[in-house]
Amino acid sequence: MANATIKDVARRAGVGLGTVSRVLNNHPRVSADTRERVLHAIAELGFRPNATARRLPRKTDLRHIGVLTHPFVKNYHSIAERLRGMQRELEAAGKGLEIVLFVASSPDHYAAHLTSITQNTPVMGLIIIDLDLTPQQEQVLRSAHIPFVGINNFVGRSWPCVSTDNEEGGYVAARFLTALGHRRIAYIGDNLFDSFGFPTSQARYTGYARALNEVGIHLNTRYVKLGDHGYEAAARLTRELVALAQPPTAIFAMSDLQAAGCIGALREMKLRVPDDISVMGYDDTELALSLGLTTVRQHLELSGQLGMQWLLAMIEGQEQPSPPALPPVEVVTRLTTGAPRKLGVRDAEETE
Amino acid sequence: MANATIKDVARRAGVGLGTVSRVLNNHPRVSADTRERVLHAIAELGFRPNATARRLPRKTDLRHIGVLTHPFVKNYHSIAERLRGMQRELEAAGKGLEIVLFVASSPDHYAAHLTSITQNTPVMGLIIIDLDLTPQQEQVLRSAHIPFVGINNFVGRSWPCVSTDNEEGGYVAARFLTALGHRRIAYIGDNLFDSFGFPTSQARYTGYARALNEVGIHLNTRYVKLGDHGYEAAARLTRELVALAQPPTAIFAMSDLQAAGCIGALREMKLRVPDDISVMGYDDTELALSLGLTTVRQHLELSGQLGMQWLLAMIEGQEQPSPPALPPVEVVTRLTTGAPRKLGVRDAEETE
DNA sequence: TTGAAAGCGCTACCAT
DNA sequence: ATGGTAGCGCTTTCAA
Repeated sequence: MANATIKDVARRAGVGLGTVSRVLNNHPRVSADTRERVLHAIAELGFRPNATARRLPRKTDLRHIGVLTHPFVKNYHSIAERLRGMQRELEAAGKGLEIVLFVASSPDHYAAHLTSITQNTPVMGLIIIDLDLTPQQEQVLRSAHIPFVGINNFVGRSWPCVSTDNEEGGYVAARFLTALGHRRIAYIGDNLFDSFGFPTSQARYTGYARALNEVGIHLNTRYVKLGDHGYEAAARLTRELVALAQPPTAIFAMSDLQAAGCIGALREMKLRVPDDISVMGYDDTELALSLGLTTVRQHLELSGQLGMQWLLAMIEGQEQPSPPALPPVEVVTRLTTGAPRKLGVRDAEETE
Repeated sequence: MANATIKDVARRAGVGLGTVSRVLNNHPRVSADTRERVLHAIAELGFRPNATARRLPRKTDLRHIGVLTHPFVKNYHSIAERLRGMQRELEAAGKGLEIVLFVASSPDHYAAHLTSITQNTPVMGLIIIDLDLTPQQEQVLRSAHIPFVGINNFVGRSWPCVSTDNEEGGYVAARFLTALGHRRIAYIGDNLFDSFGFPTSQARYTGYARALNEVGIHLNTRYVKLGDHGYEAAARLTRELVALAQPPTAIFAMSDLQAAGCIGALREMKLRVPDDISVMGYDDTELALSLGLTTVRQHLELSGQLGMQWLLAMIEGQEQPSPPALPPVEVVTRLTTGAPRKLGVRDAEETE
């Protein structure tokens, strides 16, 4: 059944429209008696005021910031940290804005979200995490005059993005390991077959490959293992790596969670970290802290803060404020990395 | 400056209101020429259609589910997991609903949120995580006819809540440790001075105390350490515990994150887990999996799913469907717990 | 193809 | 204190 309107309530209570409205808004000038009658009618009809209709004459816009992202199945850590940063910034701004979370389960759903947001959803601005925009999609947002910024992995786009340099991160990690003397360095990353085609793992891999190339290490594809983003998959890939005729002396995992999977698997196999094999992660999460994991720090929360800051500035009217600078990625050295066990391995490999 | 309206656009383009609307909605029966003129006017005026006004005649309600919670400063794990469960359920429902996140930074802010949500924000339903409702607040929600459910720690309330039995969890954890032979069992929890006064830590502590009492262990307050909910604070408290003349042989932390802090601190002090000291957490997050942490599983994600399921059923019209049952909490045994090192410690303690 | 006009459900101002 | 009424900005008929 359709919801009752104040008209129905008014009729039922035998009063005028305005009176009902006054009761609804706790207006003082209503007699206790009338108020009682109206309240009664409201209860009887199960009347619930239409929030949209209230908003129109009041001219109070909905104060929402949209955050559009993918389903954070396993790697919700990065999303959560970024959301936290945004939330913090939003609160610091003190404008009473709220975050509306849109989660796109597929590229089609993502596209649907974009049009629905521009057409029907009153957001004051939009932050897009991890997902790219086609030129058409960008055009749609622009022509709708919705300020928007992207976060993560949108290097070189024509629209505002807080980009985290994943390639640099992969490079830095691999160079860190080669500097320790490692030559057989494995990479564990996300498989590239997910429908969204996130470029993060790919970018980190590219950096890793560049680093190896730079120091004259031949890229051994048997050392490159891709799987689901999660503990279990990484553990399985690690077992595969260890089972190789010539196992790697170091593993660079594209996330702390995956690095944790490596460490778990190695522990099960009674291999010591870093004595037998070094492990590096990525993100510098609490997980890295508690595992003593050497990792790449990428300022997740800050990326959310900066993105929100930027967006708010755009909403304020600055056409395109200067992009905020995210600190460079850096290796955080802890306990899971060390020199390869057998010195001379390098020569052994080279003569094979 | 106020935003232009279609009226302005119509005047500027020299057309009628209806035509502008048709262009806005990609109605086919508009001549290319007219469309062009209108589009031009729109661009010139920087016109952006008012989403609220569009929604009114279309009678399309905003399809939002509100999620109201506190700032997830450190313990965002549980919030993220629950959100993930809700999101999953929402998507399974396939009704195109979205989550709006409201974060209350203080009890006052919380109250403000509640009134603002009931008065101005078109949410179809509300999920409240971790926060309680006063009878008045409950009344406000009820009289606004907004379906709502609570998640976590609302045992014995008169409104729908997916409650997780924290006291039982604390009890089960402590009993698990006493069964292993531990007598000196420390508790690390949240301090109770936060403004919201979350009862979670308190409830787990109560269960812990009951368990100790039940097996005849005197509750030693020096073994009860409260601090901020986070890695660092837990690490510090652990150092204090180890520095005691008679340190505990086991630590029960009220969260996996805090347990991670314990483990980190113990590693720094070159103490082995569980050989020198056992550690238990709570939540069974990925963190626990990665650390091989013995913990109490409380089905975080599921709680979000069930809460959303329940809410959706209420929105569908069922007045108050039967509350979904959350599986009981259970200990997940992993690698960080074992028997206390020196057998006979029990007697030693008892004779002191 | 287009313009005019009648709502959408509510608020707020005008009288009374 | 209360009823009537003119909008809020847009969509969607209905004629033309």
